[in-house]
Amino acid sequence: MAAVDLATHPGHLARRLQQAHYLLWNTMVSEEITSPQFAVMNALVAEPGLDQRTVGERVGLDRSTIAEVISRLDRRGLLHKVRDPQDGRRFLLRLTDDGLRTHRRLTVRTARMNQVFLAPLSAEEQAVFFDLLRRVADAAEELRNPAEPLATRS
Amino acid sequence: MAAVDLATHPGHLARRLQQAHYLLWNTMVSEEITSPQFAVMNALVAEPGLDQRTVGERVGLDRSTIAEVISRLDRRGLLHKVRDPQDGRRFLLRLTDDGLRTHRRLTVRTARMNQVFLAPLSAEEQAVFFDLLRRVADAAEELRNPAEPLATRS
DNA sequence: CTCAATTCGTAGGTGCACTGAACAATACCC
DNA sequence: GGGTATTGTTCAGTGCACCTACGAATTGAG
Repeated sequence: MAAVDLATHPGHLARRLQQAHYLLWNTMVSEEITSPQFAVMNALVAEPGLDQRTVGERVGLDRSTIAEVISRLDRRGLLHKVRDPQDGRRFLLRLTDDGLRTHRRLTVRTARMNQVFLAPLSAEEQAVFFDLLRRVADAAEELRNPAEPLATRS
Repeated sequence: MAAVDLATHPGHLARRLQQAHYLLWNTMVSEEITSPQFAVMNALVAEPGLDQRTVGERVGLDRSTIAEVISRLDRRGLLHKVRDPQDGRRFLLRLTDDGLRTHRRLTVRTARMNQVFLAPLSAEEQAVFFDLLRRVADAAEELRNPAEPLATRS
């Protein structure tokens, strides 16, 4: 009997958390637009004209995944890609009017959803929750992308 | 300019957390066996002879997903499924010797990985982290499965 | 200015995760 | 005992997420 208690495994809890969020999103925000799609649209609201790779960097998705997400948004007419005349390798991305409207509509709903999602925690606990979540995620990301230490003036 | 700060969206953070975990798992635990696969094996160590649906319930996966995970474990000879002679609808699942060995080996590594994963937090913070994570996930799951109120002795 | 290295995007492959529909075996009601 | 409902598994479809490899464009070294 060497079984482990999964409730003490942060990875397992992270998966369950994301699942829970997925379901809530689906019922409270949108059945069409997914959370990663919203994240991409949001990045383009903040900085119109980004290229794919940079958008991926902003929202934390790799090149392959971001390509698929974008192609879906493109197919639905929420965004358009134009070849960069300055650099023929990349596409410049911009939301369409429809995309902007959709983003605005969903922004309201995500706020409501976040309230419900975090309802079991008090205000202080929510702040702590964000802090811990962010620190763990950032640290793990650091392990992946060694991120040049400030003094890399070798 | 109606862009939102994704760092205040728990769903986004949950996704990043899971991604970070995925990468760490891949480098520190196994490139063959994934975290959900380990969860299934762990459930079968704790309770040998479960059927698919129940395993899914234990680890938090739906019917379709659990079927795929199990078929992969089966294909690799880590587990075998036998039709239940008592109930021809279900399969009884049991780890093979190879499966048991693999589970034991990975258990050690996951413990090491969890330490690294949680290293940025102090011991008290880790406890709080687990508590908050679990409460949010449980509450959201509750919304989905209304869960009969205690007095269902109709 | 030319060739090699880098960078952006695409394509193919694996695996997780959900939905809805189909199918077979069992359980329940009359 | 026969018909209906429920339950366990599978199948088809969509979407996220990673990796490796490849082609096309750009940059940089000589």
